[in-house]
Amino acid sequence: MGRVSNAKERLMEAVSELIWTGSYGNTTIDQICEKADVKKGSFYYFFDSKCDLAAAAVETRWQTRRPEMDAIFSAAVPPLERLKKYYESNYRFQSEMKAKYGRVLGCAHLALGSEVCTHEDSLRRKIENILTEKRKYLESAIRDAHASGVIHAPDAEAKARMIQAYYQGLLTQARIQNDAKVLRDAAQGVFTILGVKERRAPAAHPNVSLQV
Amino acid sequence: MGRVSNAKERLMEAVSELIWTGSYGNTTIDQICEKADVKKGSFYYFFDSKCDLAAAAVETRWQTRRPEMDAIFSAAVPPLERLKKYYESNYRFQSEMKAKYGRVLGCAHLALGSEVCTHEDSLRRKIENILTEKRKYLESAIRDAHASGVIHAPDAEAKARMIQAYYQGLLTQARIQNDAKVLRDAAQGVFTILGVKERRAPAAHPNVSLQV
DNA sequence: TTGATAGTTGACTATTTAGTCTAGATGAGT
DNA sequence: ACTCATCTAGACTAAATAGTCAACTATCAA
Repeated sequence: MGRVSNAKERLMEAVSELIWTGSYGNTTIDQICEKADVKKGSFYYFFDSKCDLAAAAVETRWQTRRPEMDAIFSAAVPPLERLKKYYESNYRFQSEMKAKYGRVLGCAHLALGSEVCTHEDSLRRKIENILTEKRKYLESAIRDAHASGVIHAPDAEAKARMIQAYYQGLLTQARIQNDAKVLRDAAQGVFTILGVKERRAPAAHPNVSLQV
Repeated sequence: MGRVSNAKERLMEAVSELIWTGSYGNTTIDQICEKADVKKGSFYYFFDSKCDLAAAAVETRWQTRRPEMDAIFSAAVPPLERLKKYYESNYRFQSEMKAKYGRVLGCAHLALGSEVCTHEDSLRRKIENILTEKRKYLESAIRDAHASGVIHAPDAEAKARMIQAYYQGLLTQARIQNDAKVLRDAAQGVFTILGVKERRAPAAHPNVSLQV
């Protein structure tokens, strides 16, 4: 009952884009409201503060992305294939963002987390949790790969931490350098870290030609 | 001739600490002035803006740190030993920062670069250059290690990029998680990436016992 | 000693920003 | 058609913030 609205969703959309294409500290509530076409009064009707909104937006975004992650990391797909698809799709995505915004944006969670972790502990915790959840996908793929004998990785968690750190580093570099090519060979780097042995020439995929 | 002052240096010191322990966007000129005990008028006597000051501070800090890097990466030291010392000293340093500020601060360049790269291109460029210079130390050590046969790394630059990305990822994670232990086994991870073969038990170093 | 140079001071303005408040609009259920 | 919960509008305040300015002070070098 009562009036209906999607202003809340518009605000979350707006703040996500503003933080990602800019930064948390550089984003003002007025900007968010303008971008979302929502008046100040409505903002404070839904949220207590910028931090509160950002936390909600981050959470919502992550829940939205989850099915995509579940698909990529489906247990029906051979484990190393999952990883390959994951890094390839990310590379495509970052290239698209560059085309759309003129900037390679990297990982929103990581950039935001690094910026706000020293003040805004609620946001920090939320992001830490999401990064942990993300790592579980990697960990599970590594465990399966180990079980099937294509890699030797008795400590899947440690390996997952390694490749997550590596890829996060790449994403940050890509953002700073504004260059998606940094991410092009991520899968190969990850495979090196995992000590993937068999190096048969991969079949040519038609979608690889998209690379910028 | 004329009046002498170290206000410029105090301002650079202050902004470095404020950005590192907080963030660029969260740091105001008033705060910087107060911390440096410098009045607004003097601030604008020396610098045009916060961005201008930050760029100067970043540059100065890096030049100050250079001798330390040169010592750690001295050609007189066996190449893998250089890397080990580097990551160990960083681990110690981050642990000290945690003790001092209550926070693991990670890499100042990286955090700042990631935050400002979309809007403050002069700062972005400066940081990109410094990160490239840092990588050269790694690259040179890797090249030497390859030449001496302790690793196989014909493409030293690519390997340097890999281990830099990996370590940058760790630093960001350590910052977000506020936990220096993330960095404890960095050298081992780097050696895994480099494919270091010989794994003889290392001699116990007295300074290793410092670990938190 | 003096004058030119380098640096300092703090009050001042103009904006931007976060956050509040109240009156009103809208629509789902009855 | 009524009602009430939900949402909106936008003017308002108070504070924070960036940036300016002109008068002042200290120091060096001649």
